[in-house]
Amino acid sequence: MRKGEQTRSTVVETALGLASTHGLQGLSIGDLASRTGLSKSGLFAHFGSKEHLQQAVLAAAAERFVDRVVRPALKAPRGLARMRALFDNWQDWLKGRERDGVGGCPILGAAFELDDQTGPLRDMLVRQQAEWIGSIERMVEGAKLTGEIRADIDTAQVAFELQGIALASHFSTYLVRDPMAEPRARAAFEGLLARVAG
Amino acid sequence: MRKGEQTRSTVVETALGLASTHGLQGLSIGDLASRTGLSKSGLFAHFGSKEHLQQAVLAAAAERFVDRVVRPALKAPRGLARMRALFDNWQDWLKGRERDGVGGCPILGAAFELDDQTGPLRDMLVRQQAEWIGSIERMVEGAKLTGEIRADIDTAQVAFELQGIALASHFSTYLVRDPMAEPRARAAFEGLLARVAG
DNA sequence: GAAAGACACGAACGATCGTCATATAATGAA
DNA sequence: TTCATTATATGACGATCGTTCGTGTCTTTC
Repeated sequence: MRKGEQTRSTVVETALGLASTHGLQGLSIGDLASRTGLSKSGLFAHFGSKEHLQQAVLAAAAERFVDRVVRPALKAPRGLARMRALFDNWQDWLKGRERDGVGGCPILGAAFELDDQTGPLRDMLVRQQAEWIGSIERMVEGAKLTGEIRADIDTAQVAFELQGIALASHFSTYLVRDPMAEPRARAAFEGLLARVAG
Repeated sequence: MRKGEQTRSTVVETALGLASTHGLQGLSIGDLASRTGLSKSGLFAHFGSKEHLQQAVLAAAAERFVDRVVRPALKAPRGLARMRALFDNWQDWLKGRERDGVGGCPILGAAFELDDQTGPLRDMLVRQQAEWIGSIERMVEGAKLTGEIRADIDTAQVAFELQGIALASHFSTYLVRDPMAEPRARAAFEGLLARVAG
């Protein structure tokens, strides 16, 4: 790996941790430079603009999410097992003490930060989310094929409710700091599975 | 109403619209001053600090939320009717074209903005949310008393799942811009009610 | 080891940030 | 109408923002 790519990825990683607590808008080139031991202009040169930096951070977050949540779940056998694996990974990701800093999921943060805005950053996030929801739906379809989910169930509706459970879990964990957040999320998830079971 | 209170509330209202799209952190005294036709310092004098301004905005948002969502629902008879009224009002609030600007719910925005932070602003939001969740739970308890919800149902679990439905609805409406967001939310809500019905 | 390219730095830019001290103008009560 | 109070404005402050430019110093390649 070239020297430049190395520092660039160090910067992005630092920024990712910072973004998880202060949001993408909260990123500051100067602050980021001092944290990484670079000069403002030296850091800046890697990205060319703040928006490109934010895009790099968002891309890195998505990549990491796929690496730790989606991809490992695909190793589980198709059907409910895979859905459970996905949910477990997702839950771990959301708690994610070992992910980056101490903040919540940077993608969900970005989602509520960018939802009313315009521009490439938002477009990028929407594309990511479309892909993510697609992944969920494919897994639901898979569970239909194995007969573990009834064929007449609305796949998109299941994905919608799953997303809701994750959001509530995050909300309850990080804002309310309810220690019951995870068991509640699990209960909701199992309830959903039971409801659609074939 | 004194002159000062009048302008102050004008400022807060403007800030509320701005915060719904750019977040509480995105508020800027200068921008806000020019939008309201005041000088920076003239506006500043009403609040004394940016944080106090943010607190005023958050308080106003909560007040409006209670006015439009919680209070009208209390007019409906106790039980499922009241819960349905609450959900309808909530859904209207979330769509909220007529609320302020075009942005999403400023409270949910603040929730994901402040969840990893520290300070009076976060504390205030947490208090608001505790009260809000309490309201939901009281309504669920009410429906238990009328026999419309089974007595053995976990009240907090119902509130958790309701919150998830609302979050998914907001997410789906504002980020993904899925026109099916509302029907999906309604379906999830009715599904939940059916599941806990006594 | 030398040439070419990649990488980082220092310094400065204009703009904007929140905040403050001071002063004037508008308001409301007597 | 007077007068104290309240409300807003002027102007400036130090800090920080993202960005640009020119220059130097490391890395990589030959």
